[in-house]
Amino acid sequence: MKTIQKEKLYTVQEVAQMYGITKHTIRFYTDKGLIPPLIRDENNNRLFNQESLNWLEGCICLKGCGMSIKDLKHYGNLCLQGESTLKERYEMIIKYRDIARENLLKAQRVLEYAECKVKHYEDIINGLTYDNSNPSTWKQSELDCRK
Amino acid sequence: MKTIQKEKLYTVQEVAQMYGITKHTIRFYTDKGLIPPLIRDENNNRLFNQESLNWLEGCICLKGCGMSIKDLKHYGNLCLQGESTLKERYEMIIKYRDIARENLLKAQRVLEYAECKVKHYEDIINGLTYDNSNPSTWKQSELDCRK
DNA sequence: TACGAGGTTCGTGTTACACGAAGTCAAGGG
DNA sequence: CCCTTGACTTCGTGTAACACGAACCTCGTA
Repeated sequence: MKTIQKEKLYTVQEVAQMYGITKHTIRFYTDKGLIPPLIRDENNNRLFNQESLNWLEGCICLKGCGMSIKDLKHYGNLCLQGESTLKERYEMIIKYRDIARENLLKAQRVLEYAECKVKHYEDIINGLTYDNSNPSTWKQSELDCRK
Repeated sequence: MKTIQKEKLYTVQEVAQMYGITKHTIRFYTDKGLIPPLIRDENNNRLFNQESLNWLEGCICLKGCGMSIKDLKHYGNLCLQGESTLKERYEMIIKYRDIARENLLKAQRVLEYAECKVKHYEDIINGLTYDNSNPSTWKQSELDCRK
C-alpha cells in the first residue's frame, strides 16, 4: 500500500533562488525541453516537483562539465529512451568526466596564479619597494600558471 | 655591461601551438590591445618576445578566473600607468582570486558528480540490473553535486 | 479594482570568439 | 619565373547561452 502524500511543488521563483540561477534561465531550459517532467498548473505556470528538480540539478552539473544545451537535450532524450541507450550515455558521461578532470586542474592552476599575484602585491604593499608598474617585471616565475 | 643577445621571437602560429589557442584568438587579443609589447616585423607580422608572451600568459590565466576582455584591458592599462594604480590592481586581483576559489569548489563538486555517475553506470554494466532508463531513478543522492 | 506575480511572443544586445571571403604581400622551392 | 604557403588586412556572418525590455494577457488576493 502506497502512502499518498502531496509532494511539495516549487514555482519558478523558488527554484531560481534555490539554485542561484535566474528565472530567465529556468524558462530557457524548460522551453528547450531539458526538464521533461515539468508540470504546469491550471494557469499554465511552471511547477517543479522533486523529479523535475533532479533533472534540473543534473543539467546544472553536466553543464558545469561543459556540456552544451544541445548535448544535454540529447542525453535527456537517451535517458527517456531506456536501457538500449545505456552504452551511449555511459560514453557521454565518461567524456564529460574527463573534461571535468581537466577543468579541475585548470581551476587549480589558475587559482595558484591568482594567489601568487595576491602575495606579490602584498609584498609590495608591505614595504618591499619592488616596482610592479613596469610590465617587464612580469617575470615568468610569477606569471607561469600553466606548468 | 649588458650582454646583447638576440631574443627568440615567436610567430602567431607558434604561439597558438604553445598555448593551445587559435590564431583567431591571438589576433583578437592583440587587436584589442591586450598585449602592449607586441612587435611587428617589417611585413607587419605579429611577433612575440618573452615579455609579450608573459602578458599573454597573464591574460590567459586571468581570463581563466573569469575576467572579461574589458577588465583584462583595464588591468593592463593600470599596469602600464605605474605605481599609482597599485591599490586598484590589488583589489581586482583579490576579487578574481575569490572567484577562482569558487570556481575551484564548483569544479570539484562537478567532478564528484561526474565520477558518481560513472560509477553508477559501471554498476549497471557489471550486472546490477538497476534500470536507469527511468528518470525517476535519478535520485537525489546520486545527483546532488551542490552540497 | 488595483496590484503583484505569473504567463506569452517578439526582438535586440552581449561576449568571445569561429570562420569564410577577398584581396595583398613576401619568402622559398622547383 | 611561377607557385605555394603563410602571413596580413577589412568586412561580414554565425554561434551559444543567456539577459533584458516591451507589450500584452491572466490569475488570485487584499
